Amino acid sequence: MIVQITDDFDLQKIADSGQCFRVKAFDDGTYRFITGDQILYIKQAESENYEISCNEADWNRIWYPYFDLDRSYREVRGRIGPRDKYMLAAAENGLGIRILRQDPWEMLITFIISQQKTIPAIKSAVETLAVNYGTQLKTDREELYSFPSPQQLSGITEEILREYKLGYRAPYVLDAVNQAASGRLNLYALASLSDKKLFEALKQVNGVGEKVSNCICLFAYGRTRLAPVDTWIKKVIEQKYKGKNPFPKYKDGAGIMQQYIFYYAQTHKGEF
DNA sequence: TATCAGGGCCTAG
DNA sequence: CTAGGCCCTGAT
Repeated sequence: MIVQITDDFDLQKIADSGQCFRVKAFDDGTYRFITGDQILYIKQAESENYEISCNEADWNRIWYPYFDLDRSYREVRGRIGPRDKYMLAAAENGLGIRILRQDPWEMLITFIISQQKTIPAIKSAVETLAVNYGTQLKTDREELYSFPSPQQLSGITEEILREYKLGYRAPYVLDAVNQAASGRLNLYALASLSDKKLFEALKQVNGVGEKVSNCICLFAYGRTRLAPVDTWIKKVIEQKYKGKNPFPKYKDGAGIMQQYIFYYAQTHKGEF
């Protein structure tokens, strides 16, 4: 079926914005997203119209919130002051990016793995977990695997994780699996917490520090007041903002601005 | 082939 | 609060 999306929306930029690691782009312009055992194929038809593979009920229930379509990114971009040339350029460059509301468990494990890795390395590690421990799913286009649940991962060992090139992150992942599988950690119950309490709760997991916790808050729980500071953002703050973090003043647009800047830095490496 | 840095975190001091 | 260590990969 066809859906109309009138706000900022660019599939290529969403896929390459560094927040999702299992999106697949096909040669015909179709993008495949997966969350839990739900799969969406989506392709821009013309201007604001998109061809989607799911029915209207699933679009409204799963994918509309997944793409954060209730929020006007146009309005958020409008908050950038005329003096902030760098932010204006980044937002223009990243126009169409959205903050995805992804699965908390997948984001927890993914961002624990992400530390000191490049994006391609993160993708391959996550894919390895899915292929070996996830559920096989079949569509008319491909066979793929869901991201494994805590139960599906519960038999995994540190040795196996190290074979998957997780290195020193292996015990971190193991700790998260054990906490989640045993029920001591219930990520879905944390959704009702305030930003600050959620941020602190996630940090209780071994291997989750400030940056990773912020990423999970933003990319799984939609906490757009939080803006993770990684090595790229840190450089930009130092070189473009005299060491003063520019994001908090955007309130619930902070995480979106952070993502524009991250994508801008990624696509303009070396020419800050 | 060698070197460096990558969507950091933990521990020791 | 800072310094050092950590596993390995991708980029140059």
